[in-house]
Amino acid sequence: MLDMKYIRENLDETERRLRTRGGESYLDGFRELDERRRALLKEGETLKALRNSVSDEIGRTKDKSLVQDKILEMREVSHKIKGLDEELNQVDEQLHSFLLTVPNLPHASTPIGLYEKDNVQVRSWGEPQRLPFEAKPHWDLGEDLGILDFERGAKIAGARFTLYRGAGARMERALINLMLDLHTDQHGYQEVLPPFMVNRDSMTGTGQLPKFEEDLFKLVDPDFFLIPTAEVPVTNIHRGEILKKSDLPISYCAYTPCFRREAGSYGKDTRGLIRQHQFNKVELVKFVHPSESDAELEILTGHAEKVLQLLELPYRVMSLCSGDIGFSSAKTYDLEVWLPGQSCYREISSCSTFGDFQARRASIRFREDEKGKPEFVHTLNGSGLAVGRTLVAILENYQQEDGSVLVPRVLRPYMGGLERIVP
RNA sequence: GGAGAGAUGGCCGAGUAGGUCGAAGGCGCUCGCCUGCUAAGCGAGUAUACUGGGAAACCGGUAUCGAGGGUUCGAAUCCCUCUCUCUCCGCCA
Repeated sequence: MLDMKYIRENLDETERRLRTRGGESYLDGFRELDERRRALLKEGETLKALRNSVSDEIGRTKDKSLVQDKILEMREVSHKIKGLDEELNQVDEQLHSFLLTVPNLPHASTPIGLYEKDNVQVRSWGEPQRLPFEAKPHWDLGEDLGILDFERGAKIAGARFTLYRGAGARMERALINLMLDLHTDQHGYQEVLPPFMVNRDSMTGTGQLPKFEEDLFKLVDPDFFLIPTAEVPVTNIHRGEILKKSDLPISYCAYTPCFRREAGSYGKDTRGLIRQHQFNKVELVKFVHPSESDAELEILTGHAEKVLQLLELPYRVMSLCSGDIGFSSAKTYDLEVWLPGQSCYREISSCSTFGDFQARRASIRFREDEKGKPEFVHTLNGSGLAVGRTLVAILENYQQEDGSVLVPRVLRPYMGGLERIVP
């Protein structure tokens, strides 16, 4: 959520910056609602002040017959206050839900542009492999090796679900452990294991709601949602809290499955593991001092990159343009891994800084000094990494001409020493 | 699922025949005094949001005692609904 006062004082500039995301208009109607609200507030509060002082006087008067006329008068005033409050509540509600649908302001360093082609490559690592034989896509490799069973996944649940078997299931688990060990032991994150379902407040805090409900799996009876990313439960760990400055930065990593409806992507990436309703991810989340968030984004992105480097998977880092960053994001780096089976780069991690956008929605604050006003922290997160897509990248990059797949060195201790997956 | 108890400020904890309660007291914390050091002691201060005024320091108003609604001139206190926590019973990985 953007700061209401900031919008009020910088309406045109805010609108201009938001439009770099590509929409038509973002702040139409704000001025009217805001002014209406303040007028109602002023009128109601003046009456309440009157009522308070007169009620006080009535309270101090022993002989109530002396103040009968005042009681009657205040009865009128209270009636009027009630009407004003009702109207104010309506306007408040409108203004609040309006603000909840306004996306974050792009960071000053986010490239301006509307389309994927406007994303900027920041750097790359490793050489995209050119295999000396015809490379297979991972869905063929997975089926031929008997480690990915797409048909059975579809039978058990439906499209976009996969059954992992044997070395495939083992490798998924190995990757999770490798990533968690790296981030906790080497990068200073605390591991957390959060609930995989959350309530509406948590989804609103990180920005999935109210706008993107159709992207979520929702439970019918208790009003719960399956998490689309660990970002949601982990960022909400500190919702409504005032943190100690000395606690910052707070760094969490979490393994969770992620559940996404993928509504609107019918027919896209229907084969293989790329786009699933359920996938595993190790997520990195940070709560930082506002002055540190820019630097922390670089650090966090580096932590995600480290996983790819250890696995010796070639990748590139893209700075997403203003039209391509997410609703809550101010700046996003995507890590794209090279997939020789499909001869393309695919997103495997997305690292974002949200500035104070999520912190304001979720009310996560700290004090600069003991007596200072609470200020909003900055939040960041990034995949470190998407596990299913990492497995895809390994299968395609480590495939051999005979159809077997070598296990990356760093992963072997996590797989009981297995060096090669064979049919 | 059944029965009962509870939810007050950073923490603990008073406060129910409705008014002088944004809320006693204690702890913690901040500043000052005192003080060979430490400890103790003394004094002052110590919630948040919105809003009006002001360049600012700051001053004023309103709201908030789990959340929402009701009664009343007036609600932490009375009534209703909900959420959460705890205890006992049942069920259960």
